[in-house]
Amino acid sequence: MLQSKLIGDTKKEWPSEASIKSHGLLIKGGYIKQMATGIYTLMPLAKKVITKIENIIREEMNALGAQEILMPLVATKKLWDMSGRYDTIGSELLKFEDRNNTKMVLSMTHEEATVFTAMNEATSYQKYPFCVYQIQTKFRDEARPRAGLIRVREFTMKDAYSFHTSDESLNEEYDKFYHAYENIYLRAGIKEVIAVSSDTGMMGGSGAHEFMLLCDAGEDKIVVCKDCGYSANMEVAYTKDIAAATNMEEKLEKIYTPDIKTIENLHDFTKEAITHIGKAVIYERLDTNQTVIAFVRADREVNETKLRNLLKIDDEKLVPKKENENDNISYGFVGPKDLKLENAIIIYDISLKNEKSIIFGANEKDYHFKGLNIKRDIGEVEYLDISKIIDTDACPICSKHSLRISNGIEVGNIFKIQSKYTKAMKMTYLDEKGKAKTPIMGCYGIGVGRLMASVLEAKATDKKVNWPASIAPFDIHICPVDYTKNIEVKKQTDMLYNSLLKNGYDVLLDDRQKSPGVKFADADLIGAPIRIVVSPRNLEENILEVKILGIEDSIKVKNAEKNSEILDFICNTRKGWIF
RNA sequence: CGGGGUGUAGCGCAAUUGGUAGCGCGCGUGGUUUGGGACCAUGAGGUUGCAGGUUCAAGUCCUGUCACUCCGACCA
Repeated sequence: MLQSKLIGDTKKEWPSEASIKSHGLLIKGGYIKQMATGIYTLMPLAKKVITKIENIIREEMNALGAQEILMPLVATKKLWDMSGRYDTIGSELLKFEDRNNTKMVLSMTHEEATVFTAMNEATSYQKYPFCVYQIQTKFRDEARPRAGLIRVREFTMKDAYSFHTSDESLNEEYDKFYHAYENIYLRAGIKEVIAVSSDTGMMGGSGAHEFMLLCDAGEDKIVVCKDCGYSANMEVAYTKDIAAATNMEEKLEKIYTPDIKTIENLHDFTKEAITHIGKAVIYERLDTNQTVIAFVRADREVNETKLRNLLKIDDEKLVPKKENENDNISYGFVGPKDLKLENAIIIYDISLKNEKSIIFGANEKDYHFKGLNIKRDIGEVEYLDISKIIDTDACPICSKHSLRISNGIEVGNIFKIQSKYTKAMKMTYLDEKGKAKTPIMGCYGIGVGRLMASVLEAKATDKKVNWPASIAPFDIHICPVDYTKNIEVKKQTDMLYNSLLKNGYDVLLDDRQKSPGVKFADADLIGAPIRIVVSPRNLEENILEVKILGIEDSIKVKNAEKNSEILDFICNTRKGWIF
């Protein structure tokens, strides 16, 4: 197409609100335009990239036998009541009413809709296993959208749902998806994406992986073992055993610590290492109104996801406890010994398991215990894994101290959700013996816009998008110098443009009356993998100058009769590329 | 939900003690240029987020409201 007609102007300045590469480049390059918080229009360039990504996903889904469907964005309260999620999900689920005052929602995911869809279409075991998917809009009323397309409220997602009559069948499908996802990331140009074990969260189920692109802009924390390859989301990462900081037993002693409430102050006051101090992190369960006290060694932090999973409660039901005069809690001086609290849940983290002597609050204002030995002074307690892993911990698989913690962007996930929704919605099929059974499910998601942004995080620089050829908005970008005035340049350019189009390439011709600098800078933001420069200088030598993605120097190709040489050159160049 | 910040031309920003809105980029026109964001001339573009209030006079002061943004919480 002609660049003079392209809607979505490039900006000369870096957008002030953008702190990460993908966000800045997408705005600077005229790819996206914001309409409201977390809601964006995809301009032509972005739409082209997105379409290519969608087609890669579509091909991979079709290849594993999934059937494409399209479910509506709007659903009724009634549907979401069938799973109980209308009430259990917080304000991320956007609720509204239609003209008849019927309660409606904008779907944030489609488990309910899919089960509803499949319910009476698969009443015989002979239909199973089967899998449906869609590439469709989701709306999640995120508390805080950020980072351009990385976290938005309205977005396109590929969501697939498989139905099975046995665990073996589900596991088989799960593996197929695992490999299909690897293919998708490879073809989209970010083969460095890794799969990590993850929390199943509110989706429920028995197993889950997230596909993560490790990069600084990511919102998730990923633990990877450099030796054995163990990898997990920080939320579920664990270690087998935490070595004791001290093995020396000491006698229990109550010490006066006036107004010393924080770990830092206690460390300064006692001159004891942080690892010799224990802390109490206090939460409140909103569902039972119980106080939850987590004891953990002071050098470690509570992993709230692990804690929630342990207590089997929803995210919003566990909150940090606010200090309250009537609590009978000596805030700042809480410890396991002499703790007088009724109806509280007390949890000891494994980081305390091997400690022989540790400082803890004495549950009395201005006093701590020194030399506390939990086994001796409290008795036998159960130690549970509720703390965040740290990079000096031993790998739970190979036991080596080779863990590394990185940021990652979640570019896909796969879950075994088992029968959570089929059961709740009473979906059944008849088995060989005519007996009614509940099918089990897997579900598999990829955020398309986030994937596009992630590719930029992985490949782009602050000035160049460097799209992989498979998803670049154009195959070829022709940048003529002095196109509007130099008759010979225009003639040769038009001839080239037409013959490339005739050969099926998606070509962008920069026909604007702009200086070469502007054209090249814009070309870097558009990122076609092949750029051809036509200029008076080159025509004098009877050549065309070709710049190939990833190759520093440009290549000179003879400007031959009917563009035969350049067509061959392009065809050969593209032969080794992944699409 | 907690804490900060900002709303003035398409974008980035300025406007002194309250005195009737300007600069750069971009855009239109004419011309000179043409290998990494050229130059000259000329022009268009605004209900200063919105609604009240104070004042002879409000972008500026007051009240309310809406939106956007950053940090944190949350994130199936």
